[in-house]
Amino acid sequence: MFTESEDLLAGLNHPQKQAVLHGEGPLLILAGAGSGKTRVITRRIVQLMQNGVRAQSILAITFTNKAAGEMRKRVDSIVPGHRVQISTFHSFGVRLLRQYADRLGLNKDFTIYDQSDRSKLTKIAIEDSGLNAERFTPDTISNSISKAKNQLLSPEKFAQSAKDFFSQSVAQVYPYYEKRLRESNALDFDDLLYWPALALRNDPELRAELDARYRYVMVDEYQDTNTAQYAIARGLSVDYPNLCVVGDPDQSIYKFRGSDIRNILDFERDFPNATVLTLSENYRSTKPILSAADRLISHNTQRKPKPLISMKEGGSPVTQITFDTGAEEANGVAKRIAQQVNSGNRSFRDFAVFVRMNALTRSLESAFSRHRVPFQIVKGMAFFDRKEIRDVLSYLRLLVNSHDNISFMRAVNEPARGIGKVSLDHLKNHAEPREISLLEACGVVEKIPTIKGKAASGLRDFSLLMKGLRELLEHPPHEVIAKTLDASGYREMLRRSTDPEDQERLANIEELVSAARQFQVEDREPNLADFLENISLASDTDAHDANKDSVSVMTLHAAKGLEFPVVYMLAMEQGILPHDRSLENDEELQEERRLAFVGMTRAMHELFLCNARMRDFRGSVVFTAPSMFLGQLPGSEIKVIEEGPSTPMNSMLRGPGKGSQMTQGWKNNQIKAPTVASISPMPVKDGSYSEGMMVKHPAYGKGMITEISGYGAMRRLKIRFQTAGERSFIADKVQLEIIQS
DNA sequence: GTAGTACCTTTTTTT
DNA sequence: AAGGTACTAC
Repeated sequence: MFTESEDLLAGLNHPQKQAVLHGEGPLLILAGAGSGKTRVITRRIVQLMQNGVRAQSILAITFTNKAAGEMRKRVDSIVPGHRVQISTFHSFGVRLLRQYADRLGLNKDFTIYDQSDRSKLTKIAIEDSGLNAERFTPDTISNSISKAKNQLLSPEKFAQSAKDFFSQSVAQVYPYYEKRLRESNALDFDDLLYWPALALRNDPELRAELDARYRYVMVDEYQDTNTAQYAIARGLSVDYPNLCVVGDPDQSIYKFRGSDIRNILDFERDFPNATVLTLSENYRSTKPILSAADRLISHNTQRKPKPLISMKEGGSPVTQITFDTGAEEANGVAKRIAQQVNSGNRSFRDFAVFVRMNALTRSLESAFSRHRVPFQIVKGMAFFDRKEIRDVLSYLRLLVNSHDNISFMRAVNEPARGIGKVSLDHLKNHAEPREISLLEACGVVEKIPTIKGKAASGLRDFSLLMKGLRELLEHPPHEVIAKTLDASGYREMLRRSTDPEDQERLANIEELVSAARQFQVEDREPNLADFLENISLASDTDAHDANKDSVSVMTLHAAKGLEFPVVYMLAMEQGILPHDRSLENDEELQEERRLAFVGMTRAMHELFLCNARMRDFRGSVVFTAPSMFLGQLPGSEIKVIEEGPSTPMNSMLRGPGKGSQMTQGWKNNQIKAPTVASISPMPVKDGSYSEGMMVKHPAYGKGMITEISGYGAMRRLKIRFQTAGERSFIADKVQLEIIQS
């Protein structure tokens, strides 16, 4: 045992060792970017176990499920078969709520509502409340409710504190929203924290029980916890105050969803006897990168200054490249990456491209295709947002939770069963006063005289369909899904459609079935409910595949916690980064600066900061000014490259020569101009396939690729076969022999 | 009840 | 640019 703990300290610096060896009592680890905090947490978990702490007494909270999985694996490689609980706050919350559902007055089969469910429900709640909501959108209101929950404000408390007109309007809606959630036996994302936090606060017995169960609690990315998460961590650390939090105030980037940087800044006030350790040695980035990032972040006024010490000597300077247009920026980056790979120094997987907004990834797609650069856009959840997937999921959710009225409304007439709005209104009018679910009401549709004809038989069919499918509930998820697709007629509807988009949809729902087939949970046979829960709690980054040899494209938010040898940050322009909506407010501006800081500190060897003089935005061309952050770097150390203007057309469009107006920001500069994007005659390519290519499929024989769409794991090929007609395939999965390009 | 069309907002970031 | 919503015609 002694030698093992020696090993645990191998290669660690002094504060890291102290952190690993820390036993009981509260501990705050201020870990600068790239200072090896994951390593420290992992080793500390192992160290605790080696000192006799039971694995079940340790709870580690990470920011994403992927991070949890990686940490679990790392601990497992040292202590195989350990039973340490490692999860996100949300997963932990769900687990707790399912376990203590009875005690909390919940039904354990609850559905987890996402943003879009939430806004549908809010719409209904607004109607319930009778609020004249012309002035506020459901999204604004539901955002406000979300914030209230993050601050653990119940509808009553929120109403008490509501002073202005907007808050008072929200206060009117909030109780109805809650009522509708309960009626559907659903919880929204915020509830997954809100309920556990309140349970810990209001149920002393339960709190003590959990506190004793989880004697050692560790929270990573503590700077991004919100009030509810804070309350959970706190509640678990009263009798056994062995709370270890790790974070970096300079990397707090989730204020918009309620995270409160004060949680980390005030840790020492909460736990006056806390040990505080600072990890300032950076093992990730070269000196020029770190000093640029350091200089930028030093412009934030509300911060505890802390040193960042690069342990890497040398390194090339940070490069700033200005392009003429957004399209040229995308092209230029793709070209540079292709060159760097071709010269043999790098693989595609060494590169990452960060953007402030998802919309900016679009131009990259075509540029990468054109330069034959393989890439993955890290937005895993996009797949589950597709109409057909949501449709099928609504069937599944309704199977697990028959009260889920939002899912009922979505599934009931898809495919069309002759059930229209009027009949559904009758159904609601029947169900609501009797306090039964819409699906239950559906089962007694004969008793509702106002519904007749096609609608009545359609509703009865639907009720019988769901009854039949319910029998299969405990079968493996992929079986239930396959049966659902058949029995509902959904698959048939798509199959019969002549719309080529529907063939794509068909491929997507088949993909869902195979995703379910591959789905496994650690120690037991998963059921449908597990599968759905997994989907609900997945994050964008969870889909990132670091082993795949492709360029990673993602938002700055998704980049948190990752590192890459070469990083390109795009659209460093006033109005984008910092974002337009932060310009008025200094606190938000500082958060934008932290966001830029997070992006820069992901880079190990090379960092490129890019901007364009104009860019397509929502249909029109917008003139931009360089990001103010570019002016806050150590100018003399930055290498500046000006690209373009490459065509006379561009310089004509560059507008007022002096540029004085261009520095004014974003909104005022919106003007219409002919789009300059040139249409490339090159075929669309993704690594190995291109449009027009002749291929051979093992089952369908010879055919020609007619269309390539999507990206990463979702890349699709449409192939017209000589005999089998046109079909869609997942590019990654399909076995094709290239006959001729 | 459905299909087709015009219009209009959207996202900044996400568990 | 695109997807959802509201409205209209069948």
